[in-house]
Amino acid sequence: MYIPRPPHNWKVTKKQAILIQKKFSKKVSKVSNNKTFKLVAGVDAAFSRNGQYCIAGVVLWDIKKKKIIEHHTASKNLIFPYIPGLLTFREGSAVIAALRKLNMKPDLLICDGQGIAHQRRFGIASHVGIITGIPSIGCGKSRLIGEYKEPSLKKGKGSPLYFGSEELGTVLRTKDYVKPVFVSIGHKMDLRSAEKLILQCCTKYRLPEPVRLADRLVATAKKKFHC
DNA sequence: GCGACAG
DNA sequence: ATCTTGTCGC
Repeated sequence: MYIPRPPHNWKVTKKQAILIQKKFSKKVSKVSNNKTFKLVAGVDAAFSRNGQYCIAGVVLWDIKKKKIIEHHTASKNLIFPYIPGLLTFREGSAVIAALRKLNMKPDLLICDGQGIAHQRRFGIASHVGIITGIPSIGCGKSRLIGEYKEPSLKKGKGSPLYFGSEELGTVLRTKDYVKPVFVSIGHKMDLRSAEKLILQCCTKYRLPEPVRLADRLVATAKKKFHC
């Protein structure tokens, strides 16, 4: 699929990265336009053992048929350190490269990480959503910011993630008795729809199928990097 | 200054 | 994220 060149450089300093996030966070849309989300792309990343490369993977998933349509990986040199809140500048370029390899355009992107449940309301899901223009959801495995009460133990139960009085997302139980995930709006999305979509994609495991499969994909690709 | 801190 | 084996529990 065609993805325009990002409106900023990936090779930036820490201060520039923060300014970029502040600038583009203003463009995030918390409204869902598309009513039909048929093709869902799950995105994840891994790193080579020597820590030199970032390997991103994307799995295009038919939400109705529960089948993989396509899958691709892309690797990039790591040029940015891991700093909480600036994850995007570490994985972003590889993720976009992997998405460019898709033949079909996804209706939705689910990223491994936060959307607006972020210091500057611009986590990786929001960032990728803004660059691609595709609706996106952040589905993190742990908390970045915000407070919450533990959700009930049954699948489908959720508890709001708050930053003061601001609702940033939902701590959602996607499997009985299993640690919940952190769901937040990425872009062109509303929280209720995001929760429903994540639950729809969680068939048998904690993570949404497209994301879980992308995770496996990059784990395999990583082994082929002998460094 | 201290502690927290997506992947 | 990554380094790593077995093991307890729904």
